[in-house]
Amino acid sequence: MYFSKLFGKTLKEVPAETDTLSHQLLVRAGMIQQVAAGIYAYLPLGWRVLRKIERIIKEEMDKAGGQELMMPSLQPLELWEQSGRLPAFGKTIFTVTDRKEHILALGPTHEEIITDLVHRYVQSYRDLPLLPYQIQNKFRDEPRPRGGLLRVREFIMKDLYSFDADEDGLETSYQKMIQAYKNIYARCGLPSIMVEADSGAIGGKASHEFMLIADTGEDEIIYCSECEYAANTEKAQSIKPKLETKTPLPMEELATPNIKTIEEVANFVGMPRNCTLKAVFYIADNTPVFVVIRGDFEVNETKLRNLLKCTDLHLATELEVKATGLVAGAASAIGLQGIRIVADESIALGSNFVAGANKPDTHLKNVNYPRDFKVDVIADIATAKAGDGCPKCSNKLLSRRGIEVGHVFKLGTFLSEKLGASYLDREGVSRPICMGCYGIGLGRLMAAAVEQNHDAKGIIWPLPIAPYQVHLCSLRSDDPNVAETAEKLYADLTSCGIEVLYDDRNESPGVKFNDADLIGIPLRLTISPRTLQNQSVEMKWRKDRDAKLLTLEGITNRIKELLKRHTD
RNA sequence: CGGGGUGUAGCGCAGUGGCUAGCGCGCAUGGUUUGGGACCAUGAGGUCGGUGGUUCAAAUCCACUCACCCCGACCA
Repeated sequence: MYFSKLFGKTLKEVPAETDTLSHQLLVRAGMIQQVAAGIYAYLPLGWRVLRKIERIIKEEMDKAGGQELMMPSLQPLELWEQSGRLPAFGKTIFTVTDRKEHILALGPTHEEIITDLVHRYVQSYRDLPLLPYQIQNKFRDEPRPRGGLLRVREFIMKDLYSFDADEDGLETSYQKMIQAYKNIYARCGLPSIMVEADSGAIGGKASHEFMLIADTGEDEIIYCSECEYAANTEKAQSIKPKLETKTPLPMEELATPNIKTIEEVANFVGMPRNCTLKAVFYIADNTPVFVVIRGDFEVNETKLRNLLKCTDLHLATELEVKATGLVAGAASAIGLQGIRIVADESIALGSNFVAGANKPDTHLKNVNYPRDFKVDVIADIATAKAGDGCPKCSNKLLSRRGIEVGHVFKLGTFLSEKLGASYLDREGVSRPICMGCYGIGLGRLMAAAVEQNHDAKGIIWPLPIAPYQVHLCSLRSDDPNVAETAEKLYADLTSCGIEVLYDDRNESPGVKFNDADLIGIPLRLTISPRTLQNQSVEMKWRKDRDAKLLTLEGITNRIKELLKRHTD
């Protein structure tokens, strides 16, 4: 490709309204362009990256037994009503109305459609297992699109669905997919880790996410310093530090004027936060819930939502708190009635706590569970944090940030039961098909790759997903000698099957090199009057600082070899 | 949806009631330059997000509205 003919331009300045690094770099490099909030166009350079990712994904899916097909984006809403997942997806489903005033959904995911398809074609255990997949645009009306390609409303997703006779079959398919996913990220040149995850609106039992490690990631990963345990904080469990048990003392009232937050309470009584009990009010599907947790922990809303089996969960607003008659800043479970009380198990890991007295400006000392108050449910609803104990081996947990670039779910049979996808087993008994689903967001993977691989000058693409393999620069392209040699090299490399972006513009060296650094093609070749003096080409890896000279003689084959070595 | 912010040329920005709206980058033409974002000259490019109002006069003041960005609840 001639740079001079490329659709897309590099930008010197950081576009306003881009806050995320990958977004800035992808826009500046002329790879993507925003069309509306969470809606993007891919320009030729960006699209090439995406197609490379796509190819790797397809190869791994096919290798794992996947079969590519294509389903429609327009989906009858009736199928969603049948599956019962409409409430869970709620407003994130885009809908369109046809001329007959019939409402259709723009597919946010395809479990409903594929299950409906499968039920028409699968009647016997002999038809299983099946691993159909597609790569297609998905539509989700996210509450807040953000971070460039990291969270958008229309995105390209690879979605594969597994259909097996039973749990064992599902386990086999699940493991196959996990291996395929590991292969995909490795082949893209992107180090990833797999973590335990919550299954959210998709539903189902077990689920794992694949994370690219990046400081800018919006997910927090909790992992063990010693064993293999790793989980998204949404899901992570931990052994909470237990405090020394003291003899329970009699409860005492304590005047605490204008002392409201846990921080203030702890400072006021001169004790650490873990000697206090924190009260948090939630509204779960329109019902108030009172949550108690030890002061040094945070409520994990995902765990709480799962425990309460509710779809909507939010912190109570000031108005909603007032309506319950609770005293904000001094509330506690002691003597509390008429509201559901949910506690984290941490309230039992300590004694003589300081808690609210349900009276303004008053707290209670020496509160002990279960002596002084009762709860309706006690469970693990705390956010695990670095420093806690590993649930598997009790060693110290650590944390780091990551970007979710893939998610796999064991769905089980709840969807196939709802949608009537069943088969006859060997004994002629009808059974629901056991399902799994497996997704990768291609655009997010591309953005995450940039978050993970860049420097102050621009992007540094891993070779397997770079838009081109070689960036060829000619300096003084008005010099016929330079132009001819560069043209010939471009033609030779291209005819060898090497992908070359040839910067044929007659620009100054600074302009060309800065553009090359910004775009981030892994290997840069430069031809100039200076290199031609000794019949050579300058070669520089994007990730390296220094360049070296190679003689022109037999250059094509040597570059080919070099690229091959770096791809394998 | 709650909180904060921004809309002026392709991009980044300036312009607090006054006459013809400006700067840098980019773009076009010509010339001089050329190993890390060169320079000179000339030039093209604007319904100042939209609607309504106040005023002799509005990019500027007021109201409404739309769009986009950021922080929180959701996800590939």
